[in-house]
Amino acid sequence: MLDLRFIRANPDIVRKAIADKGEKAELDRLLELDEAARAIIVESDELKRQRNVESERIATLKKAGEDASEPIARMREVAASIKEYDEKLAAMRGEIETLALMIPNMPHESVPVGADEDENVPVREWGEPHALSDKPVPHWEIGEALGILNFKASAKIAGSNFPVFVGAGARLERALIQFMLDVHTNEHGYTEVSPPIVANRLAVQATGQLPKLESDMYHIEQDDLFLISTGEVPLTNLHREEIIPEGRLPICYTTYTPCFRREAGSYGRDTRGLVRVHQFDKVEMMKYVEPSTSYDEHEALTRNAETILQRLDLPYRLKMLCTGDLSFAAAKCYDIDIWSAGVGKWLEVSSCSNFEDFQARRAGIQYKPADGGKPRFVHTLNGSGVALARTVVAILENYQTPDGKIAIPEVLRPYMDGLSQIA
RNA sequence: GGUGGGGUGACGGAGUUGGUCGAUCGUGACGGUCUCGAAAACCGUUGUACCCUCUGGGUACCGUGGGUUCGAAUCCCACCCCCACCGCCA
Repeated sequence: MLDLRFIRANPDIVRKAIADKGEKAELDRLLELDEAARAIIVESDELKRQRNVESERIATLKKAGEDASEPIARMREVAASIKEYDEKLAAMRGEIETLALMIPNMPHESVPVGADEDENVPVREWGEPHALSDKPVPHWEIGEALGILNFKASAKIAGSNFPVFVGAGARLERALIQFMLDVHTNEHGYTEVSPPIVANRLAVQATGQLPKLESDMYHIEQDDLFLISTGEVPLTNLHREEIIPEGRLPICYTTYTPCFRREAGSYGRDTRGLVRVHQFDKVEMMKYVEPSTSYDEHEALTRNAETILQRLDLPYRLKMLCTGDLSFAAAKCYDIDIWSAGVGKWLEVSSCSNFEDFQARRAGIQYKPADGGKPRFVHTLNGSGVALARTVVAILENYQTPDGKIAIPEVLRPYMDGLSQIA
């Protein structure tokens, strides 16, 4: 959420940002309501002031044993007006809050203006597609042939597009998780967290998935809880409504969690195999930082994600998202895609974003400056480090051999009892 | 799920026969005295948000939301969370 005062003072800048991001928000209605609400505050504050003064007088009169029925009768009417104003104000504030939550974050000045993903800007590439096989077989074919992926069984358990990993496939999944967590904790300085994978409404609202993406989330009605769509949700809410001493910043967390996405409305698009699924594993990185450092930290976090892919020797490309492809809450974002030889497509496996203080304001995450100044909002950043299902796709398709086997990336072998290939 | 206890300012902890309570006190933090310096001691300062006709004035906030009242941290109702014990269970 943006600072309402900022919106009030810079409506045109905000309007442009909304347009650049391709979002819809009722900015004019918001500004109108904001002004009307402030007019009501003036009225009701004045009445409350009168009430306070008179109440004190009534107390004095009563103590002196004098008659106070006249001011009491008068204040009875004032109290009724106050109630009216307050009810009107509460309704307006509710609407203001709703509208303000629909205003997206401002893109950073370094972000190119563009309509959609076609206008994203390539930043760098790394690695070459492997040439282990001339004609790579799509991962769903080789995966089923080797008995490590079972796409039919999921229908019996939950429905389509919930992948089932079996045997060496499950082991590969577990090895990847452990490898990534080890690199981030041992080499990149992140603290590992194992959080709940459900979150309440307030928590999901803080990170920005709600209210906009409610239809994309699994919801447990009985307890009004949501299955998390990303580890970002628990990690960002770890310090909700807290004031952190500046000396503790930056705080860096990493976590492995399953991620759940309904993918409403995306049927028919990339739906084969593991490319677009309702549940996938992900190792997430997250930082709470002092604002002036956030763009440097953003670069570092992105490099942390790249390190994983380099160690796995998976070719990737990194691009900066243009305004139109930037998510609702982000100010700047790099996406990392890996090459799927079997599908013949680049697949997004990491999205590294700087949210500046957008999430922090929603979540009430502040820091106390070392110089003793007033608490300020931290900047939050996060990135996948990296998403598992699509990484498995890339491994199965990049590491397959001409005789239909899968070589295990070197760095994963220690996590798989030295296994060098899946046959 | 049941019973009991509790949620107050950065923290600890008062205050519940409604009326100078935004809230005693202690700790911490900040400034000062003292000191070569530090500690100790002593003195002082120290919540947040919002509004306005803004070197000032005002309003709100004692878990959350309602209610009673001229007036509520204090009374009533609902909900949430925490702690303890019981039940159930991995």
